[in-house]
Amino acid sequence: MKYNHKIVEKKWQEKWENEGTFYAKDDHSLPKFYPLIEFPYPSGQGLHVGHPRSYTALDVVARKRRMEGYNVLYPIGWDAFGLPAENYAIKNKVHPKIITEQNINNFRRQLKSLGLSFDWSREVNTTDPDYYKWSQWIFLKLFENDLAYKSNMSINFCTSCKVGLANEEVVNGVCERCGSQVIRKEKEQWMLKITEYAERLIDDLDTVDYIERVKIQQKNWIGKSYGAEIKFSIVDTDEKLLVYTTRPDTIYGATYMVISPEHPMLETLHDKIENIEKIHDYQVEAKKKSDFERTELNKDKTGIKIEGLMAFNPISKKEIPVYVSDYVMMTYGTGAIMAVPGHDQRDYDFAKEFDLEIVEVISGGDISKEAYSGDGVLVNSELINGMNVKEAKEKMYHFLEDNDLGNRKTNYKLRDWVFSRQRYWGEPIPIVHCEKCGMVALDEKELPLILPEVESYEPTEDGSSPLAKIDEWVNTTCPKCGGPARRETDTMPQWAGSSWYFLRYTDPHNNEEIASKENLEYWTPIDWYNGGMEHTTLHLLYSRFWHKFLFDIGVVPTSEPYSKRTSHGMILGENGEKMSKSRGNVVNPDEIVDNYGADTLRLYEMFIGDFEKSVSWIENGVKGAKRFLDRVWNLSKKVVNGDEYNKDTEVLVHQSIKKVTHDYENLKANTAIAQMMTLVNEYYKADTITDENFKVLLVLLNPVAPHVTEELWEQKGYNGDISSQQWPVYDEEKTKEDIVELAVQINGKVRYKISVDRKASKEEIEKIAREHERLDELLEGKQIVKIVVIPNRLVNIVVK
RNA sequence: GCGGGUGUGGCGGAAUUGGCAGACGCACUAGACUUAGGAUCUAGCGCUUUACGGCGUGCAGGUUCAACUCCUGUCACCCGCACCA
Repeated sequence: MKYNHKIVEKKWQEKWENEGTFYAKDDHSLPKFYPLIEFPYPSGQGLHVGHPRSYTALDVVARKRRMEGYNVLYPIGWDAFGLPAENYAIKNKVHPKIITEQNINNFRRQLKSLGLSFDWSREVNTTDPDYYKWSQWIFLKLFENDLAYKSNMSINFCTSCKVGLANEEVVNGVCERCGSQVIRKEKEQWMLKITEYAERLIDDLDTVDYIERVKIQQKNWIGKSYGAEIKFSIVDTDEKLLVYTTRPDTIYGATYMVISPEHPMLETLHDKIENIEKIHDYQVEAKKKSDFERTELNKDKTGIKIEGLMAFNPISKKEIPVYVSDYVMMTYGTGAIMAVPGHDQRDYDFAKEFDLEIVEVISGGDISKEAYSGDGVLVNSELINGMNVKEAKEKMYHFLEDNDLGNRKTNYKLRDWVFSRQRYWGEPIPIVHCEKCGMVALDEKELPLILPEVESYEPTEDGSSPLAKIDEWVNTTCPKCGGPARRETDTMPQWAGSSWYFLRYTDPHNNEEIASKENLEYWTPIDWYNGGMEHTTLHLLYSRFWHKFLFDIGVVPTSEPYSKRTSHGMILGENGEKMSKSRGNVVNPDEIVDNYGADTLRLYEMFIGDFEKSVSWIENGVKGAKRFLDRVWNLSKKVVNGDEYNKDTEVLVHQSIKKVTHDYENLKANTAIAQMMTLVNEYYKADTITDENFKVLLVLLNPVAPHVTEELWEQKGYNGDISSQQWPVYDEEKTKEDIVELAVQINGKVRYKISVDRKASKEEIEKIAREHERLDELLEGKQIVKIVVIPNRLVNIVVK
């Protein structure tokens, strides 16, 4: 009988669904395992073949762990707020809720067709009021703890759509949707103080098992640096200009200063500045530039000298000029720098452009050609001459502190999280603005604050969210004083719902709290979280921040959400390019499931290559996967009764159990599958194989190809379901052959092979190697210098 | 520029962490079975040489009895960040 994947897969999927086979158990006395994949955004395009790659990889581990006796929670949900649904709504005048629901239904159908062992009873949906009630609740807690605040921010603003844009929506300096010019615009935005957690977000990376590149990327993103803040006075004023530098040792080389165009000093010393008109012009120009121009196009330094102001270098005691330039950013450090052209390339470029003095204070480079930032001996620096960079830094820190000229300072590149969007399809921010009381939080009992119906999803003229148009919703009363107040009309970004969803899975239907203490205690932290590298600096960092906050206020029992983090590579089209409609290289998982079956798709994606690397889709490879499953199917005809392994395959069976067991846990399903293929090839060579041989193959293969193995298990009349079997154990002794073949090398080149007992001593091995008939001929009268014997590996005869 | 990564047959990729390079699969070749096969089974398959052999993991050196693996230099490609003082 031929294997019919359509019938078999449907049969087992229905059985699993009806029986809740893979639901997590409430028995908290069992050892738990909580693997997690990043819940998908249910896009209109449906599932991408990339989704099943990581979902299957953890499904394999989840299924294996269940067979090892773990209580496994492998959940799934929908990250369903977001722009595509909103854009669709604007265009087609359909409520985003409706399109989102359709998309979710499609995704659910697709995922179920893959036979993933998700616990479907715990599905969460970020757009469900019962869910976002708790997103709003967390926001209130952040607000209560002074971690949420409103502030003026410069954002990307499309002059035509009149809407704030995320950086990703700005392509080559123009609006992604309409192609109009994008400018910077000041807007009040909600911010979350993630910077307050910068230190802990770095330090606690030492306590978790993340792949190294994730840790490094997070550390770089947070960007901790050690330096000093130093006060420079402005001559003939009371004003002090505070700068941040990581190189206080080079202060004698600071021959000018630069402040950013947004620096407040331009306002406070307005009257003293002789060329204030020209400086205003420059500020306007700088503001017009989008980020794109500021970085990609304009590497050349521009700027303008502030006439009428001179700064005083407190160490060299020299008066130095002050410039305005957009290469200094207001958002980092103090928005002002001491420029050391001899030892900083950016300052060097600027100095060349404006013909400023370049002084060498560290020897070792050639500052007539370029800035020198390496180590060396200090020169032209009275207090610290002759020291190296490290000594000079230490000395300067002390000197600055002792003379009240500055102090040590640690800085971070990380900036606070811009948390508001002027959009409809997001969680409403539960705050009201009262003229008397200011910003007032809604009472917890008022949650969820439901997203109201609107007539049109377009933003308003001034770039506010569509919610601003609904007067009867906006106008409300102040929870504090009862007077008239207006609701906040901004909504939360998509990152909100995804920052804590893994907590909800532990207790998804709880109406009293995020999740019960007991469930959180048992299930968290996540044992294994797999996701894309592109989420390393946003989602992963944001959710760690929220988790730490929830830990601080006693809501969750651990300070880190995820014990382990891995990352998968992308699946590219056959031509090696990213799959996209426009390139016409998209593979639809539905078609693969239909033509070849879910097991084939799963097997193929697990076999395709190194899990962490990108790989191209190859249709022929899919056929190869199918062929292997057919071979397993046909193998059942050779099975004879017997509850022991065939003698001639016993070693290979034990080796296979060992390799598959380890490889599954290390995301190396590709080599595990290769091993099972070898095993199947051997089974084919044997005249017959026993039930025991066949059973072990089925169980090992089950996590990757659950349907076909269940079916074969049943057809053979083996006890129970395969998914409730015990994971096989191997005997280390039995993974080794009694007689091993060793290569004999002469000067590192393999010349012949010998067979020896596995436990043979070095002396015995050497004796056998020397007795070989070809040795004399190969030596050609040369002398043996020494013989290296590595038992179970090889023999190397060194001759001269 | 900074950070991370990758270079192995025609292709995807293995290699127990210094010990027989190319497991396993794809493609290809030959044979078997078939009315038929884009099904199945069996065998072969790095390059080179008639052969013995020689060469071979981006390139050039080095360490070692032994290097895809370690060290130095160098080239190419990919990803992330990007004037962070």
